[in-house]
Amino acid sequence: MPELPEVETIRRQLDPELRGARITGVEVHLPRLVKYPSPLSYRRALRGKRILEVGRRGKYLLLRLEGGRILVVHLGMSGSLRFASPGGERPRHTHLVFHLDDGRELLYVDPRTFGETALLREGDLSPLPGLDRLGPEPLEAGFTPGELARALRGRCRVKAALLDQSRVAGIGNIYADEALHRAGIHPLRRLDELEGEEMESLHRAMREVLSEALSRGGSSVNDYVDTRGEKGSFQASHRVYRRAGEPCFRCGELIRKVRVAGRGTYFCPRCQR
DNA sequence: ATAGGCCTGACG
DNA sequence: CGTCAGGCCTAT
Repeated sequence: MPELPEVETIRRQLDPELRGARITGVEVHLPRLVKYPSPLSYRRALRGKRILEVGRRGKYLLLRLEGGRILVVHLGMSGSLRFASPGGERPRHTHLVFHLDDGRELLYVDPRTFGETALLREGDLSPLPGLDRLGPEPLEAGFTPGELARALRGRCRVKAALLDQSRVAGIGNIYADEALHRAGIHPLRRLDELEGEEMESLHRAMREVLSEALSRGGSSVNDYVDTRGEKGSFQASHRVYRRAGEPCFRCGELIRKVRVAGRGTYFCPRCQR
């Protein structure tokens, strides 16, 4: 389940490999993954374009192309990008193939097909509302505790708010739970009852957990692998995620699991209030 | 604000 | 077999 640290790991691997490469053709084997424009226009417009750089916003990979277009790739739950050689064996669930002018192929592989791709014009992200309405980047310097407080206004539960990409970009189920545990905040707390001190604590916790995860190549819980097919190692440092019934590393209380906003939510009932 | 749907693989 | 996993969109 690629979240910000996993997607950023992939971006860092892709950028030096793709910078300057030209797309010579695209195979679309699962057309419904192409959200905009039509799969045919998508293929036609991509052919011959040079990739200038690989960026990221939230969980979206943004391949900036010559001519002012952006090739957007979202990996969903189980998507991965892999380089391959022509004629080689392709993994099961290879839905998109980008042919590059140096002979390599970039494969989009996604068993659960929750991912998506689109070709947008710079300055008009509206065909992908999720990208268009993304909240601030939590690891950027401008993301201060005040920014977080602005993003977390309202009265919904803090866990649900952290998962809302229009509030803060890039946080998914793993890092929401891990950040709340580090901040000592119960996932069911309502935003309007968070103290300023708690907001600062959450801000620090979010940035710490995201940057530590990034430095460890992300978390591989089920199927996440980077572009080299390698797993991250941050799952070994998870303090609550998928640890229901196991003792809290901080206080020894057993980690509990509840359902918040439809998602499995792990927390320590003693450390998190 | 919440529930359902998309989808496959893993698991009991 | 049924259930769970969950990012994100849509409908209620």
